[in-house]
Amino acid sequence: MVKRALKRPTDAELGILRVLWTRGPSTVREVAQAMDRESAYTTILKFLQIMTDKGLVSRDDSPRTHVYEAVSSEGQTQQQLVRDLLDRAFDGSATKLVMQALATKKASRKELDEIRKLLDQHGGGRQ
Amino acid sequence: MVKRALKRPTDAELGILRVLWTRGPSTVREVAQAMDRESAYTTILKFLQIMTDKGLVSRDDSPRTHVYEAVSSEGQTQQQLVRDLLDRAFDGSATKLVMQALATKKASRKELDEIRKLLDQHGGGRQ
DNA sequence: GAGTATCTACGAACACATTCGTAGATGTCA
DNA sequence: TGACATCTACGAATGTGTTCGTAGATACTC
Repeated sequence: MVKRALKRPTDAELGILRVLWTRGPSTVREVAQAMDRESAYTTILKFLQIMTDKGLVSRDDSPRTHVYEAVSSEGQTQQQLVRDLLDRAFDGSATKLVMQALATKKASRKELDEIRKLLDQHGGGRQ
Repeated sequence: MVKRALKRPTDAELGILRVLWTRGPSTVREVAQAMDRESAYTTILKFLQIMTDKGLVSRDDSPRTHVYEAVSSEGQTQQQLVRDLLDRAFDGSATKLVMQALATKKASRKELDEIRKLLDQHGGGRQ
C-alpha cells in the first residue's frame, strides 16, 4: 500500500469532522442526528468508512456499533487548510490572507483587540 | 439558463487564474507557457472553455486566437475563498483564521508590522 | 497551391466525490 | 422463537473535475 500525501478533507468530510470535534467520539447514528436531515444514515456511514481508509478518523472495532473519532484536532486541520489556501491563492503570504480575513468580516472591535494581543505575543511587541 | 450560485474555483482553475492575474489578458498558448509543462496545451484550452462557461473568465471573440481575461480580480477571489474557508472550517470566526495564519508562517517582523498597521486602520487605533 | 503550423471544438476516458438502496448479520423483546 | 430494529458492508448510480487525443478550420510559407 502506498503512503499517500495528505490531502485536505473534502466538503462532506469536513462537515462530519466538525461534528466529531464538537461531540467527541461518536457513532454513525450520533453524527447523523447531529447533522439533522442533511444526509441519509448510510451516506454518513459510507463517509466514515472512507475517512477511516484515508486515515482522517479512527474507530474502535467493537463487535457491533463502531465509535469514530477524528484523528487530527480541529486546530491541526485548520492549520492544514490555511497552509493549503496560502499556497494555492495567496502566494504564501500570510499578511495578504490576514488582510482579506479582516476585510471579510466587519470584524468587531473585540475581535480586533484579540488579534492585536496575538500579534504582540507573536512579534515581541511593537517597535 | 439557470443562474447558478457562484462556487469557488477548482484547483486547476485557480492555477490558471493566477497566470491571468499576473500576466493580464492572455492567449491559451501564453497561459500554457507560463505554466511550464504542467499540462498539455489542449488541457489548458479545455479549462479556459469551461471557465468561460462558468463565467470565471471572459474572452474576446476574435476570429482565431482568443484572448482570455479573469472576470474577478485576485482580491475578489481571495475574498471569496477566505469567506468560504471561514464558513466551512472556522465557524465564521475571522480571529481564529488569523490566529492560524500567524501560526503557519513564522511571519517576519516586517509582516507583523504590516498587519499591525492594517489593524490600526481597521479598528480606529488602539485603545 | 501544397505542406506545415496553429487554432478551436469536441468527445472520451479516467479519477474522485457524493448519495443511497439493498443485503446480511446481530441484537431486542414479547 | 419469531418479528422487528439496528448495525455494517457493499455496490451502483450520478455528478464533477481533470486530462488529452483527434478532427476540422484557418493562417503561414515556400
